[in-house]
Amino acid sequence: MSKAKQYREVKNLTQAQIENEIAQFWKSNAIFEQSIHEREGKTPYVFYEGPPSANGMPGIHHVLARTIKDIFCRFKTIQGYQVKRKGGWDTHGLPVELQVEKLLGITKKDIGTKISVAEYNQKCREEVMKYKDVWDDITQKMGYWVDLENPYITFDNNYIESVWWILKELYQKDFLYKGYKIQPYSPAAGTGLSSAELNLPGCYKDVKDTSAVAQFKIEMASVQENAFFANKDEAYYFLAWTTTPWTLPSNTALAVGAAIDYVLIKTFNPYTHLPVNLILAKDLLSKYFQPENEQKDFATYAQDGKNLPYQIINTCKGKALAGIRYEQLLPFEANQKEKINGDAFRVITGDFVTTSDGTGIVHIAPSFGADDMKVAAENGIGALTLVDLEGKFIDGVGAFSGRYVKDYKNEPNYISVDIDISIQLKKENKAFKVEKYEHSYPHCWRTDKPIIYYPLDSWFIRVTAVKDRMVELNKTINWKPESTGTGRFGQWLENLIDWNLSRTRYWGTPLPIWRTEDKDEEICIGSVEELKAEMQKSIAAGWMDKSILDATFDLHKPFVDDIILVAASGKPMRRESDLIDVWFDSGAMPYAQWHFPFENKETFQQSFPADFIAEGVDQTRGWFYTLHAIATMLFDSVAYKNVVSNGLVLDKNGNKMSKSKGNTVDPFKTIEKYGADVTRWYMISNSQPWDNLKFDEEGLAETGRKLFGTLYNTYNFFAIYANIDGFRIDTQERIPLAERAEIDRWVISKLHSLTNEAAAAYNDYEPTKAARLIEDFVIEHLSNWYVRLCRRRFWGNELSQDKRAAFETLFECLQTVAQLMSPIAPFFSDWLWQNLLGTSSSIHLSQLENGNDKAIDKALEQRMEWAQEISSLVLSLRKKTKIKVRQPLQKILVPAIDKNFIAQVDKVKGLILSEVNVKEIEYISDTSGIISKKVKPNFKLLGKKLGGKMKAASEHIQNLSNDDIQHLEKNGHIDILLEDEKFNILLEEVEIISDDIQGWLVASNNGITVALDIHISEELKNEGFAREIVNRIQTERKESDFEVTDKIFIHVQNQLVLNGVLNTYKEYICNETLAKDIILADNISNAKVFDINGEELYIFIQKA
RNA sequence: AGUCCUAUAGCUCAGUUGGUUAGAGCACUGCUCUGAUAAGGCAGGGGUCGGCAGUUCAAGUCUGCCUGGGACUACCA
Repeated sequence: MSKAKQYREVKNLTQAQIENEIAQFWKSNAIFEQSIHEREGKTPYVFYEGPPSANGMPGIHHVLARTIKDIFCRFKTIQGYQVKRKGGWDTHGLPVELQVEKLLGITKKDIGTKISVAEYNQKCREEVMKYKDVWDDITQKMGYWVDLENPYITFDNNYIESVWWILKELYQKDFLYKGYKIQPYSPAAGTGLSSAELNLPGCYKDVKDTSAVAQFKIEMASVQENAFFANKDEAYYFLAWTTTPWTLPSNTALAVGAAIDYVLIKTFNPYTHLPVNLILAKDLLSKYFQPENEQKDFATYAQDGKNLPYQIINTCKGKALAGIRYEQLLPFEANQKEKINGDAFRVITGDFVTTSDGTGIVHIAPSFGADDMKVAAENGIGALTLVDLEGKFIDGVGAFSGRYVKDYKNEPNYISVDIDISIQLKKENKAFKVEKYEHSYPHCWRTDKPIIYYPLDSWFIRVTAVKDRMVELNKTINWKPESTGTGRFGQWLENLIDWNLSRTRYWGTPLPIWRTEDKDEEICIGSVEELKAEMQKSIAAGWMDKSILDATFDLHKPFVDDIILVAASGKPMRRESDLIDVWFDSGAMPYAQWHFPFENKETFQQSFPADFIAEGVDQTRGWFYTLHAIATMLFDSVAYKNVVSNGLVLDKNGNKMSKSKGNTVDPFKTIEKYGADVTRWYMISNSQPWDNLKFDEEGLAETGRKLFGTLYNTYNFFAIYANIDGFRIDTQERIPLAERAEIDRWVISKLHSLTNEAAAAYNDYEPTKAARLIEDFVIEHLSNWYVRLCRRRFWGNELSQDKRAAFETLFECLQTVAQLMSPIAPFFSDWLWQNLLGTSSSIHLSQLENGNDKAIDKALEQRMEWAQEISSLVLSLRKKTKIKVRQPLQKILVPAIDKNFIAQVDKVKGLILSEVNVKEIEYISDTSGIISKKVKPNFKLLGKKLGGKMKAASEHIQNLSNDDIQHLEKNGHIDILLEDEKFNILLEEVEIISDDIQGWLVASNNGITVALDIHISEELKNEGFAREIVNRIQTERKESDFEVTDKIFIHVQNQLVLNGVLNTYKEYICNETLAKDIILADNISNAKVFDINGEELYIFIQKA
C-alpha cells in the first residue's frame, strides 16, 4: 500500500519561500492576534513600543532594534504570559517640519505669510506618514509582531489631551515655570535650537575664530587703599581672553578663581609698546612670556612685540582681586553704565574659572553665555544685550551698529566684526594678544551658520527638584548593559538641569497655558472638558463669540490660538505661543497611548510600569530619559523595569553607515536575499546587542548555511526515514527514557540542559547567549554527533523499538529546538513546528515547558564528552599513520588511572568503537609499568599555600620521579624541599595524569591519553576490503539515483584476491547495500572498474 | 572638553571569582569521510591578548596613565 507521507519532505526550499508561506499563514489565521487573545487572564508582560517616525525610511538598524523587542515579547508569550504590543507613531517635531519646508520650498519665516499655519500643519500631518506603507512592509517582512491596527499617534487629539493632563499635573505640583535662560539660538534661522538639534551630526565644527586677550584697565579709585598696587600713578590691567570678541561691548564683569594664584607683572604692550602692569594667572604666564625674558633689561626691548621683557611685581590669590572695579572696555552710547540693571564692571569669583586656557580671568557677557548669566545673577552684575535677534549690533554701538556679528547674510564682502573690534583694541592699547584660534563651535544645522547663545524666554520643567528621586529609582532598573544605566544614564541624572520644554515651532503639541498680558494671571488646561468650560466663561465675559470646540476641533496651532480665556480679574488670557518638546510626547506614551486618565483606566493600571523596553543607546538621553522623568514626577515610579539599549549597526569595516558614504544596508534586499530569520539570527548571535554590530554579508551567508541549513537537513533526514517506516509521533505514549539507548538519553539530557540554559539567558535579557547555545546544540550535538552516529539506527527494515526510540528522540529535539529558537527565528521555527506536528497551529501559540531536571544526567554528558575526546584522539592517530577509518583495527588502550573515568568510558565504549572502527578497548592498569605519569600542581590551591615559593614548587613537582609519584599516590602526601624549607604536598593539591604508554602509538589531550594498536591482521585486512567494496557500491547507488529503499543485485567479475572477501562478507555487504545477492561471473558487460586498496574490481549493480 | 563603552588570530567573536599550552567559527593549505548535508573529521600555518607602568607567587583577566575606534553630553572664557 502506498502510505500517505506523514512528514513533508523538502528539497531546495529557500528561506524566503518558507517565510512567505508562514507569513501568509500568520495573516490568514490571525496568529498574532490569537497569541494575545488566547492568553487573556494570564499574567501580563508589559512592553512599550518606542514610536518610530514614519517620515523616514526604515534602515537595517531598525531591524536590529525591533528584533530585540520582538525576541523578548515572543519569548514571554511562549512562556505563557500575555504580551500586548501597542504600536505607535511619533509624528511631531522638527524633522517633519523641515521636510515640509523643503518640499514647499519655504523657510520658517514664510509660515504665516506665504502659507497659512493651518495649511502648513496640514501638510505636516500628511507628510509625517509618508513612509507608513514602507514601514508596515518591513514590519511584516522582518516578522516583527506589533499591533499596528490600533496604534497610538502623537498628533491625535486624544493623545494631546493626555499630554495636557500630564502637564497640568506637573503644573499643579509646581514643576512648570517660565524662565529667562541663555539658549542656543540661530540668528540666521531666527530660531532657538534644542540641544538635540545642536547634536545633529556635523553641528560641532572646528572653526578658526579671532580670539583676543583684552586689557581691562583697573579703576584706580577702587584700589586706593590696596597695597598690591604700589604705584598709584601707573596703569594696571586685567588680562581676559575671549574667542568671541563681538561680545566684548556687552561685557559687564570679570571672573577670577578664588583659589587661583595671580601675578602682577610689569611689561610692555606688544602693539603699542607702552609700558603696562598686567594681572593674569600665574600658571599661564608662560603662555605669553618666555622665562628667559624675566628680569631682562627693559631698555633692550626692540619695540617689535617680540621677546617682551617682564618682571613679576606681586602675587596674590584670586579672592583678593574680587571687588576691584575696572573701566568699561568699549563704551558706547548703548552700553552706558546707567543702562545696566546692576552693579557692573567689577571682578567677581566663579568656580568655573580654570587655568587650562586663556589668562585665568574670564570675560563675562551675561547675555551671551549660560555660565555668565548665572554668575552675573548671583552677584547682581546686570547684563547688556547689544546684539538683536537677527544677529546684528543694535543702534548706539558706534560704527558697529547694524553690523552682523557673524556672516549671517552671506555678504560677499563680509568683514569680521571680531577682527575690527580687535583692531580697535590694539590701537587703543586694550589688546594684549590677538590671534586665530581653532576650536569646535556649534553651528545651526539648517543654515550652517554659527549659533550664538542668547537670552530667551522659555517654559521649563523643574526636573532638578526630583533629581535625587530619579537617581534612586534608576537604581531599581535592570539596565542591559549595566554600564549604560549606572554610567551614561546615571551620570546624566547626577548632572541634570531643568528641562526646557518650549519650542517656537508650528507642528507639535501646544503648551496648554493661557496668560494675561501682564503675566499676573494664568491657567493651565488639563482636558478638553476644562477648556470648554473655561471657554464658556470667556464667552460670557465677551472675549469670544461662540464655542469653537466641536467634535472636529483640532488641538493644534493655529486653531487652539483662537481660543481666548478669561482670568478671574476679567482680563483676557491668551495661550503661551510655545509648543512643547517632542520628547515630552514620546515620554508621555505610557499614559497617552491609552488616553489615560480619560479612558482605559484599568488597562493603564495593568500596563504601568513596563516590564521591558528596548531602543538604541542613542535614546539614553532621549526616550529613556523622558519616560523616567515623567514617571517619577507623575507617579513617583519607574516607567520600565528592564531596558535593553542596543548599539549601532556599522558597516563591515566598522564605519558608521550613512547615505553619503553609500555604505548603508537595505533591509529589504537583505531580507529578500537571506531571509528575515537569517538576518535576525545573524544580528543577534554575532555580537551582544549593546556592542556595535559590524554588518557583514558573509556572516549572513554563513548563518544561513550552518544553522538553518543544518537544521533543515536534520529535519529532512527525519522526514525521509520517518516516512519510509510510516513512523508517526505518538503524542500520548512514548518509549520511557530509561528504555532508550545511551546516546538518546545523552542528547535528551543535553536538550533539557539547553532548555534551562537558553531560558535563563532569555530571562536575563541575554539573547546572544541564548542564540549561541542553541546554535551549538543544533550543529555540534544534534547534527554532528547524535544524527551522525545514529544514522544506522534509522536504516533497518522494520520499525523496531530502538528505531522508534531514535525517531522519538530526534523528534523531541527538533520540536524543543524549534520552540527555543522561535523568538529569534519566528518563521523557520513555525515552519518546522508545523511540519513536525502536522498541525496548522502555530508554534507561537504553544507553551514552552521548563527543562526536566530528571532527564538531565550530568555524568552522562560528561562521559559523552570523553567519548568524543577519545574518538578524536584515535582519529588523529589514524591520520598520523595514514590508516583510513574504513580499515578496522583491533584495539585501543586507555590507561586506567582513574577508576571513575574508566567506569564512565566503559558505558560509551560502543559508540567510540564504532566511531573509530576499532574492535575493542583495553584499560591498562597501573601495574603494567608502561604508563608514564606526570604531576601537575594545582596552582589555585598551592598558590595560596606556598605564596612566593610557588614557582620553585611548580618546577619541583613537575620533575618528580616515578617513585616519588608512587609514594604520593600511596601515602596521599609527599614532602618536598624548597630552599632548605620542607613543604608537605597533598595528593589533592596536584593532578596526576598519564601522557604516554611506552611502546605504543599515543595521543594525549586534556589529560586523556589513548594508544592505538595499528597491527592489521589478515582478517582485519579482509574486513577492510569488504568495507571498501560497500563504499564503492553505495557511491554507485547514489550516482545511479537509486532510492535509498531500492533493492539491488550486485554483479562482480571474478577476482583472485577479492573473491574470498566477497564470500566471507557476503551477508554483510548485502545488508549494507540492500542487495539481494552478489553474482560472480567471469565477464560482466557495463561493469565499472574500482580500485580497492590496489586491487581492481569490476562491478555492476542493477535494481532488483 | 567631560562621561561611558571598546581594543584577543587575516575576519567575526568566546575567555568564569586572577591559576600556567589563550579557544571557536569563517577564510587559507593538505588529507579524509559521507545511505541527511549548503556539511563533517584530522592535521597545518596564523597571537609581544592596543601600548607603558603597577599590584601579585601568578595578569588576556585587577589598578593607573597613554593611544586608536565609537557613543553620548557640552557656550568652559
